[in-house]
Amino acid sequence: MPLLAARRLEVALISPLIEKLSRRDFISEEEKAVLADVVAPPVTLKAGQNIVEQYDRPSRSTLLLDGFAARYVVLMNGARQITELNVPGDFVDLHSLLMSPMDHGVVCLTDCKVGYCPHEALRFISQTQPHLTRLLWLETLIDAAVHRQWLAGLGRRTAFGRFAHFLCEVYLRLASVERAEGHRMELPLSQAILADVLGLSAVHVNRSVAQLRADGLVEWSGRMIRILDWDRLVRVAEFDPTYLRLGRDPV
Amino acid sequence: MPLLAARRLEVALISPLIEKLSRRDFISEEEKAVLADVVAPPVTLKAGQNIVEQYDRPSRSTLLLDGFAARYVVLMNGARQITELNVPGDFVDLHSLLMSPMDHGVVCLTDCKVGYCPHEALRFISQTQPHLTRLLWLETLIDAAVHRQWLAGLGRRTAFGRFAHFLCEVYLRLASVERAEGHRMELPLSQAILADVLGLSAVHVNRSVAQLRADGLVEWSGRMIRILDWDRLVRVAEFDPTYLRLGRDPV
DNA sequence: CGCTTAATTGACCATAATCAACCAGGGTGG
DNA sequence: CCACCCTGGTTGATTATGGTCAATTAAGCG
Repeated sequence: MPLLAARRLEVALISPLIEKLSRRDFISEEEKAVLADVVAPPVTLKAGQNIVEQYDRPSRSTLLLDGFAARYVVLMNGARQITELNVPGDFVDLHSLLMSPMDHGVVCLTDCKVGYCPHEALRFISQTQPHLTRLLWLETLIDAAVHRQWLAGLGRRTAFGRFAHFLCEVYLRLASVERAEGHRMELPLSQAILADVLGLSAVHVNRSVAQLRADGLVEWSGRMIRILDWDRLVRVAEFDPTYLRLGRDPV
Repeated sequence: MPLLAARRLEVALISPLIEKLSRRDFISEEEKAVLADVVAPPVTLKAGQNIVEQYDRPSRSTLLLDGFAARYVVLMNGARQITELNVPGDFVDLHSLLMSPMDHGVVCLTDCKVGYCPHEALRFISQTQPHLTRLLWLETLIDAAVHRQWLAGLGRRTAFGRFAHFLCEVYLRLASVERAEGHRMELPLSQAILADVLGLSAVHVNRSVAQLRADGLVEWSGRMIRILDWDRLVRVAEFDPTYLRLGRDPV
C-alpha cells in the first residue's frame, strides 16, 4: 500500500479526535500524521472492563475511539462517584503521562474501541511539537473545566438541575464528534450508572427521569433520548457551553 | 547590582512555586531563572477582590505568592461553589493560557500577594522549554485531580467526611510550601466561605466544626487550627494524598 | 419461555437546608 | 472611653431533598 494511503487510513482511525481538535484550531497534515502515528491499532474492550485502575502506573494513554467510558473514584464503603463521562475522541487518561500513579480508575461503560498511545511517543511529542503539546494540554484542561461544572452541580444544584445540565453537556459533546444530532442521542447507560454520575441513588435517578418526562423536556425510551425542548432544558439547567471549549480558538 | 544577585532575588520571590516543583523533580538553575523571569514584580490585592472573573480573557496568568485564593462558579440564584482552594505557590489561572474565556472566577479570600505572568512569556516557555512546560502542565493536572477528589466528596461523602478530607488536603498543601507544620495551620476563612467550599450551608459548617471539636479531632480557635489526631482524621476522611502528587516523580 | 437485569413505585427515614434568634469580638465615631 | 454596629459564630425549631428498604413490573436475552 502506498505510504500516503496508509497514512490516510491511520488518520481516519482517530477521526473523532481530529474532528474535535479541528473545531478549535487548525491542525496541519503533518500534525495529524504525528498524532495518528502515536496510536496503536485499535482494541475492543467489553463493557465493565477497566481501562486503568486507581494506583496503576500505565506506560501508555488511552484514546477512546468508540463507546462510553467513565473516570471514577471509589470510597471504602464501596460507593462510586463518576467524575467524568468520556465519549469517542476523548483521551481518558492522558494525564497519566505526567501524573502517576493514577488518582482514579477508568472503566468502559459500554463495549469500547480504544487506541493505546505509548507514553514514550507522547513524551516525544512534548519534546518536539509545541503546538500539538498545547492541544493535548488543552484536552486535559477541558477535563478540569468539566469537573468544575460538575462540582458546582453537586454542591449547589438540585438533582433535577444537575441532571438537566448533564444532558445538555453530553448532547453537545456527542454532537461534536458526530454521535448525536437533531437533539437525539443514544445514551446506553443504566440508571445505576447515572446515579454514580449524578451523585444520587438509583431510585432518585428514576424519579428525576420521570420528572424530566413529565415536564415535557425529554423523551427517553431505553437507550435513546430525544430532547424535546432544548431551550427550556438549557434554561432549567442554567447551561452555558463555554467550558466545553467547542468553538474556534487556536492555541 | 550584579546579575547573579539580581537573579537570586527574583528566584527567591517565587520560592513557594520553586519549592513545590523541586519536591517533584529536579529544576535546573536555568529553569528557575526562566520561570522567575516570567513573573512580574508582585502586587498586593485586598481580600474579596477578584483576580479574574468568569468570561474574562486574561492576557496573563497569576501566580499566588502569599494568601488564600479560590476558584469559584456562581449560579443564577447567587449560590457560589468554590471548586478549589489556592495556596501560595499555586498558579490560579494558568489554564487561561490555552483556555479562554475563563470558565470560572478566582477571588482573593484574604489579602494576597500575586505575581502576574504574561501569556506571551508563558507561551514562549511552551515553545522552547519542554520540561518546564510539562511541569506547568502537571500543575494543571493536579488541579484536575483535586477537583476529582472534591467531586467524590460532594457526591459520595457525608458533610463530616468531606470536611475532614478537606482539612487533610489543606494541611498537606500548606505544609508543602512551608505554611504549616506540627499539625498546626492558619486558615483564615470564615464559615460562610467554608460553606461554599464544602457545598453546605454556613449553619451546617458550624455544626460540623462543633462535631470535629467534640470528637477531639481538631482544636479550632479563630484562624488557627491544630489537628489533634492526624491519623484518626485521615481515617475518618479516608484520605489518601496520592492525588496531590507531593512525592518525587520527575516528568 | 424462564431467567436475569433494569426500571418503577411506595413507605419511611436521615442528612442537611432554612428560618430565626442570640451572642461574641473588634473596630469606629461620638 | 464607651456605646454602637457589623461581621462572624452559635444554637434551636422546622422543613425538604434525597436516601434506604422493599416489593413489583418491564424488558432483554439465551
